[in-house]
Amino acid sequence: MSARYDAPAIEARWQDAWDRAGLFRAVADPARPKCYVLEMFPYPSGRIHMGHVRNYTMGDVVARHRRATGHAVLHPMGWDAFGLPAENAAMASGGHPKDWTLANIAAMRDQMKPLGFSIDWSREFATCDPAYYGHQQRLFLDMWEAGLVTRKAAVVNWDPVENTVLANEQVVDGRGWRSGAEVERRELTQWFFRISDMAGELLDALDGLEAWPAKVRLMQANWIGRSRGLEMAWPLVEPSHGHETIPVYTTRPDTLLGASFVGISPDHPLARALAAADAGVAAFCEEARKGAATEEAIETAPKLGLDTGLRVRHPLETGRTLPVWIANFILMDYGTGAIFGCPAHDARDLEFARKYGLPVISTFEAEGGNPLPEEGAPAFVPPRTERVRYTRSVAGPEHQTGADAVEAAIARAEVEGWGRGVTRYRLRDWLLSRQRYWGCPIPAIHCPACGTVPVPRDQLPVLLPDDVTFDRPGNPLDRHPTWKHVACPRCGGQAQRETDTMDTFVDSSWYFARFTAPHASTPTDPAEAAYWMNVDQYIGGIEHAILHLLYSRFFARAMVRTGHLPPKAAEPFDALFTQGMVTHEIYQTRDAQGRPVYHFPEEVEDGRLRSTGEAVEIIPSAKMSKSKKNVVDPETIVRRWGADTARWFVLSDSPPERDVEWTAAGAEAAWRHLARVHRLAQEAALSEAPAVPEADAALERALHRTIHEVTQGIESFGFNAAIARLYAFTNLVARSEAGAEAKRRALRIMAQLMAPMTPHLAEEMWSLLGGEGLCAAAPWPVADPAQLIDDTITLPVQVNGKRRGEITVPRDTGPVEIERLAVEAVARSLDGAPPRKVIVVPGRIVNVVA
RNA sequence: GCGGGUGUGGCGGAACCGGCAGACGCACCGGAUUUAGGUUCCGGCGCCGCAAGGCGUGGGGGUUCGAAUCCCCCCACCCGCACCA
Repeated sequence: MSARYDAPAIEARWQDAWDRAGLFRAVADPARPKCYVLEMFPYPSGRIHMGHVRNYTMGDVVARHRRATGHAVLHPMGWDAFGLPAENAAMASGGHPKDWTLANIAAMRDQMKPLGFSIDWSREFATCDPAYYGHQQRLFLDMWEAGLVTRKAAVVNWDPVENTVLANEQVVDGRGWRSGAEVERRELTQWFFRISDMAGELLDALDGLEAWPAKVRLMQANWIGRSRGLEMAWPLVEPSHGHETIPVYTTRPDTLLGASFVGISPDHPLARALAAADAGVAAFCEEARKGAATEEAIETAPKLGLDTGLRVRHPLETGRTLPVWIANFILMDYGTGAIFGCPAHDARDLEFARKYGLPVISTFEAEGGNPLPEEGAPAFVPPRTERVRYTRSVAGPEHQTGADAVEAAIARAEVEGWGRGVTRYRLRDWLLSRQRYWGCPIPAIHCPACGTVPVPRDQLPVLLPDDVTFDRPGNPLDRHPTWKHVACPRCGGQAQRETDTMDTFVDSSWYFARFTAPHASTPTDPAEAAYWMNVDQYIGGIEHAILHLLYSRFFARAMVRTGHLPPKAAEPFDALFTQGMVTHEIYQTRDAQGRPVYHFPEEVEDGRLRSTGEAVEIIPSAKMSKSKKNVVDPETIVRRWGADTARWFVLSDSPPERDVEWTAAGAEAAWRHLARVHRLAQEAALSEAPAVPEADAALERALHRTIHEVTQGIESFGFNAAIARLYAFTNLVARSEAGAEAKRRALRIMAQLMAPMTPHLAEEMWSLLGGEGLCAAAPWPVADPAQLIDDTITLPVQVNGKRRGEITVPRDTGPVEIERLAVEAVARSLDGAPPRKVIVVPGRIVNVVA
């Protein structure tokens, strides 16, 4: 008598067995290849969601497969535990961020463990552990010493209600995301990591990251934004407020003879000097700055300009002078904050020139000619790789590409001494100060006598004080009665601690390194880091394509320079995979005012509300969101169907990089399949059916093909395809006439193939079918190449590319014989005429050309 | 605006290097068994057509013996960046 598939019982039993065997503890073993599998660690919001389940299941598939192929595997888990939500919760309900965070971590760990991930929990840590952030402070000091940290004035987003700076992403339409207050742009002295010093290096190294998605590499490249151009000074006819020239940066020095004005940013030092001296200029600059506040509106914002009355002399056409304008579309923090305007070859300059009646002068045209901007056509801006004809050339031949002309112009400028070629980057330094409590304190002390000095290393960690209140806005560290008052470590005089804490992106920029030696008394342990680094497979969401991954790349380089990581870890993630989201239908009805009312999936049956029978509107494939109520809770799913069903389903329906839609029917189908496999295993375990040579051999051949295909699927992140092969093989086993021994063997090996996805069921089958020890510890099955080749093959036969028949022949049949059989097989479609040509693709197909 | 991606049955998707389009799953339809089951098992299922056959991978063109796959043009949707000189 066979027992039904009782997933909860099976899963608890095997999780316990793995624990006792200590199977997932990562142990460095120089005799074996290592594999470091990492999924982006979670923020402890309080509950795990299906996105976590999918992310960690993918990592677990890789980790379990690599373990089975003989690797020493490191597969850790931790918590990205600092951040604003904890403070918000404290403000809303009066608790302490630490208590809130630790309770959330405990709750999430409890939800995660029943999923059966092969994680080395002995390495778990949270970034809010003093042990972790203390080492982070140490890294900060080392980086400071190495010149990778700086303090400088910067324009930041200041929320006047909350009394803190906000990150750019926390500013929505120019307002604080929570307070709703209009954000001010304030210039404050802040801490920065000097990531822009590494811009070129970080860009060039992208080429080596072959196992990263091209999309992510491209996004990073665009973000870093390298440009090649010319820096040159435009001499003022009359010096003004101490300025004798206006330095300008341009990527199009080849259009210099088309210049018709020089523009400066409202924040340019010269503009500020002029504004200080003239109320009209000051008013204009004020107005121009305001327009730039909301980023989306920039597109439609009109170009505004003010003629300063100043004039500059053209460096090549010295008889010509150009007006100097202050213009709202010129950014102070790119280039020199000043441009020369060439309206014929720049859409923005043209719009500006037409509005203020400035000249438009073409310097090149298409080789076949083109409508001229000076006659009302749009600005002519062809790709730089396109050859054009220069009518007013700075340097080089008449016909050349824009790129060549730029280089020629730079070369001329350098020879003649009126400019120099420069490479610039869009990437700016990483502002790491936050006027927040729940973050890693910046280990610095401000002394009136000695300036800003580091906290001595033997005084680390600088601990967050526990006795803080959140009843008022602003930074509790700043208003704490005693915490910030300390003696200067240099002169012993009265001094103040830095009360800013670090951006939480710092915490997540080196956790992967800490996992290699989570209990070490230094940030990393050289031997452990040398063994485990790099991360062989990193898995996470595309939303981190730029910030987290770029910061981590910077940090790894910084840690190499400061001796905390070996040189090979400069690029810490060898392979990156970005997985898609888990989506779900949204069910909505309308209230009396026509506003949408959302309903949880469990409130809906057959398109109607269970409670009232009202029909619901269904919106397909939306990202799971609590506010839309289109969520399913992993804990509920696991309790109802089991972890294996949840794991199987999130991998089965879509390729891992794409979104997968969670449906109740799909989950049920997954469960049904696993129950069927379980039933087959039980039947095979008890069966005494005698061997059937032909059927046994056929099953064995299919088994080897399945081993081959599933292995390939797993190794290439084709988890959905691997699962499809396992479905097909299950159907085949169920129908097979093979004897009991052959079926037991087939199902035992199938259990191993399923184990990365459904480890508990695999373990249960393994033990039912006489497997030795634990399935999770068994070596991965290897397909016998001889079994992958059939003795006879079936070739489709086409006539003019359309399938018209097939022939089955011994594998070694010669082409002449195949041709004869093929023509015979499709004779009916040839109407008796002899074929004009026959193409035989060995082992694949035959095409008869009629 | 610039850059990138995607488009295959009613649905999710498969198809290696240009070689049988639609694997596998869902939904649906039929049959068997059980008929109190989260049943189970067998079969069918791209479209048109009684059939023979024809048509079919967003649309149009091309290369090829042969195209979902390569090339050109177009359409739709999604993502990233966005006054970066």
